[in-house]
Amino acid sequence: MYAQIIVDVPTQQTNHSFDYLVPAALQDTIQKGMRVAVPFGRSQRLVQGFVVDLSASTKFGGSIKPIDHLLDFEPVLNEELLQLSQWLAQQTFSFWISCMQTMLPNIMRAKYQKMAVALTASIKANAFFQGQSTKILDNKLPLAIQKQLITWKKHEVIDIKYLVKNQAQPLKQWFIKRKDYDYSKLLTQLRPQAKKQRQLLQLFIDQPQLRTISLQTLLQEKHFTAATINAVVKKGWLAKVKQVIWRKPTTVNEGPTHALQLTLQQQAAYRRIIAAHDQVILLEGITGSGKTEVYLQSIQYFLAQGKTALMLVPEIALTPQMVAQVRGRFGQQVAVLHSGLSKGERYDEWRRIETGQAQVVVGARSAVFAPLKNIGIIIIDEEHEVSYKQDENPRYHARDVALWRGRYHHCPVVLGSATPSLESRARGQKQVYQLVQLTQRINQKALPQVEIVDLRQNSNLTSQPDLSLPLVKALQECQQRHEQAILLLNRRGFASCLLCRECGYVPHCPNCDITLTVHLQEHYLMCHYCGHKQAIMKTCPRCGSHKLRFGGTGTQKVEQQLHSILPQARIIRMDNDTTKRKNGHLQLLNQFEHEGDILLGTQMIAKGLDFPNVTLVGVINADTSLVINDFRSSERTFQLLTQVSGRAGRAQKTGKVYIQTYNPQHYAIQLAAQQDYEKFYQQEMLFRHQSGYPPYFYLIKISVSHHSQAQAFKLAFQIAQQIKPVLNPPEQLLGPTEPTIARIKNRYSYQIVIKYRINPNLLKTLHQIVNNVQVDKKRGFLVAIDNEPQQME
DNA sequence: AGCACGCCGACT
DNA sequence: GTCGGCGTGCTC
Repeated sequence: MYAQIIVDVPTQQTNHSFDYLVPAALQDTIQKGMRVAVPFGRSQRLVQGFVVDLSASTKFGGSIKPIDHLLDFEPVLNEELLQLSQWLAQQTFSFWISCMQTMLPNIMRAKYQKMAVALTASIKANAFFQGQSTKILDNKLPLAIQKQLITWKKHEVIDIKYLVKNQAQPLKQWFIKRKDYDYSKLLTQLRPQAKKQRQLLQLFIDQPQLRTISLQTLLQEKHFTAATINAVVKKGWLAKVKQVIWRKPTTVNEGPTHALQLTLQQQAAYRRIIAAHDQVILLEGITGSGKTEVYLQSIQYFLAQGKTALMLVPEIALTPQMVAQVRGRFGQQVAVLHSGLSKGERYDEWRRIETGQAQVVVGARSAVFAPLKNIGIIIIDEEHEVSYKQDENPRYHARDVALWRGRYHHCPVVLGSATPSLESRARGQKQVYQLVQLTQRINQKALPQVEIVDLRQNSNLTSQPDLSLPLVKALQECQQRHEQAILLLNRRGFASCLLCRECGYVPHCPNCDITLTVHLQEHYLMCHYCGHKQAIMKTCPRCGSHKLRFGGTGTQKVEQQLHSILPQARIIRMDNDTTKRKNGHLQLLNQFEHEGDILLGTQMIAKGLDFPNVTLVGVINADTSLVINDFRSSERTFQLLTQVSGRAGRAQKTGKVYIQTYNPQHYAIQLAAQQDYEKFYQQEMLFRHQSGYPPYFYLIKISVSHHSQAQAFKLAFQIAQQIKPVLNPPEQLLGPTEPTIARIKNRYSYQIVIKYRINPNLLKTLHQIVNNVQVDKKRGFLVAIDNEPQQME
C-alpha cells in the first residue's frame, strides 16, 4: 500500500505529491486527509505531510521511503476540504500545501526540532552535552559548534534526530471519579478524626448522579487539600483520571432570545431563502431593515432539517453583542471563530465543529473553511467588505470560497449587504443571483438627515482646521441634549505627518517611499509599512527652523482640536493605537456607551455598532478615500459614508449626519447623502463599463519587486511581454506601472494589471510564470499574483 | 526549506 | 595537497 503525500515544503518543485510506503502496522488506520510525518531528503529529516490519496501501486521508479508515523487518529481534511484546497491552490496561484495549512487552525502546523544524540560516554561528558545523552539544536548555533557537530557526525559518535512536533493537543485535566462502592458504608471504615475525608465521600453520597468532579473544583471551591484527596484515592475508593476538557472562550451569557415577528418584507426574503435550494441570494437590505433576524430564522429552518449553517461576518463586526445574539438563539450549538481566541481555544472550537457538536459556525474570513458537514445554508454578512479578501498568500476571497462550498453542498448562499459590491449586484441584475431587497426599516423610522459641508467655503471654517462650523454647532447642541456623537476620520491612505513651516520639509521613511506618521503620545515618528521608528525632531534637518508642525489629519490631532473647542466633552478615541491591547476595542466601546460624549475613530467605528443615544454622526474628511488611485475608490467611499450614516439615530431619536468634504458635487458623496444605492449602482456601472473594470472584466494584478528599481522594471516588462500575446481584445494589459508607494522595505516594485474575460490561455501562461518564480526568487525578485485584487495601489 | 554535492581560493 | 567558501539541484 502506498500513500500520495503533499509535504510541508512550500516551493514550486515540491508542489506535487510524493509516494510513500504505508507500513503494515498503519494500513488499517491510515486515511486520506490525515497528517503524517515522513522522511524527506537525503538526510533522515522528518517533515509534516498530508495524505491526499492511497493506492495499491506506485509509478515512481526510485526507492520509496516508508511513512514514519501518523500525526492524527482521524482525518483533519475531509473529502470536500481536500478538493477545496486543490481548487484554492489553482485559483490563487499558491502552493497546495499552503492552502491546506491555511484551512486548518494554526496550531496544527508542525513545529520541527532537531536533536543531537551522544553515542559514546566520552561525548556525553563533553561540555556541549553536559552529561545528557541528547541536546536540542536550535537554528542559530555558533559556527564552532556547528563544525564540531559535523566532525562528530563523521566519526559516528553522535546521531542527528529529527522531530515533528504536533502542537495540537486537547487540554487535559485531572478529575476525581466515583467508583462502584456504597459510600455510606465506607464512612464507617474511616477513623473518626478523618473529618475531611468523610466530607469528600459525603459529596458523592449527597449527589448520587455525580460521576466525576474536577480536581481543581475540589481544591479551589470545595477547599479540600491534595493530601485528603490522595488519601481516599490511595484507599482505592475514588479514582483519579485525566480527562479532555474543552477550552471555553469566555462570552457574555445572555439569556435565550426568541425569534421575532418578521415584517412582510422580511417574511418574503425568508421564504425565498429557504426555497432557494442551491442558488445564490443577494439580500440587499438598508441599515435597520432587520437582515440579522432573517439570517437567524433561515439558520433555524435548516437546523430543523438536520443540516448545519455557516455565517461569516467581518472581523470588526464580530462583537460580543453580535455573538450573544446568535448564542442566545442557538446556544451550545454555536461555535465562534474570531481573532481574539487563543490558539488552543481556536483548536477546540474547530474540534467542536469537526465532531459535529457545533452545527452553527459564526466567524470571520477564515471560518469559511470550518469543517462542517452537510451544510444547509451559508451566509455572508456585509458581503462587500474588503476584509473578506486575504492580503497575503493564498490570496483568497472568502466569498468565492463560500460560493464553491455552496455548490458542493447544493445549498443556498446568502450574500447580505446594504451596499453590495458592484460585482455581486451586477450578478443580481443578470439573475445569476436572486436579488432580494429589504427597503423598509423595521421600525418604519426615517433615515437620518444628511448635510454635506463644503470645506471650500470660508463661512464654514472655524479656528480648528478639521472641524467646520456646522459640525461644531451640531456637536455643541448634541452635548447640551446629553446625547452622543460619532466622528469618523476617513484615513485610508492618509495619516498625520510632520511638516516644516519654513521650507516644507516632511520626514520620510529611510526604507520606504512614504512619509512617517506622528505618534504624539509615544513621541515618535513611525513608518506603518516597515515599522521604522525615530524620535520627533525639534528642528528641521533641512533648514534648521524650529517651526515644525503637524500636517495631515490624525485621530490624535482631531482629538486635540475637539478638546480646545469643546473642553467639557468626554472623548473616546479609537484607532490602531488605542485598541492594540486585548479586548481594547471592547473596553473603549463600553466606556463610550456609559461615560463618553464623542467617539472619534477610523473605519472600525463605522461597522455594526448600535448605540441608541447616538444622534449625531460627523465625517471629518470624506475625500481621502476618494482620491486614492483605485477604480473602487468611489465604491469604497459610498459604502463607508452610507454605513457610518446608518449609525445615527437608530432608536427613538432622529439622527443627523454631517459630511465634510472638498468635493461636495461628487456622485459618491451626493448619493451617499441621499442614501440612494440604486442610483449609485447605475452611475458606477457606467464608469466601470467605460473604463473596462469589474464587473465587466476580471482582473489580475502581478507585482514584481527587487532591491534594484531597474531590475524590478526589467522583469515586470518581460512578464508583460509574455502575457500580451495571449490576450484577445478588448482584453488588455496595463503597465508595468510604479505603484503609489514605489519602495517598501527598500524594495522597489512595479505592477501589471490584466483585464480579461474568459481566457484559459491566459491562466495557462500565468501558471507558467508561477513556475519561473522560483528561479526569479533566487535572483532576489519577489513576484506576487493577485487574482481579483481588492486593493489596486 | 534544508541538505549534499561540487567546484574554486588560501592555508597546514 | 586539504579545508571550507557558497552556487546548484534534489527531495518519493
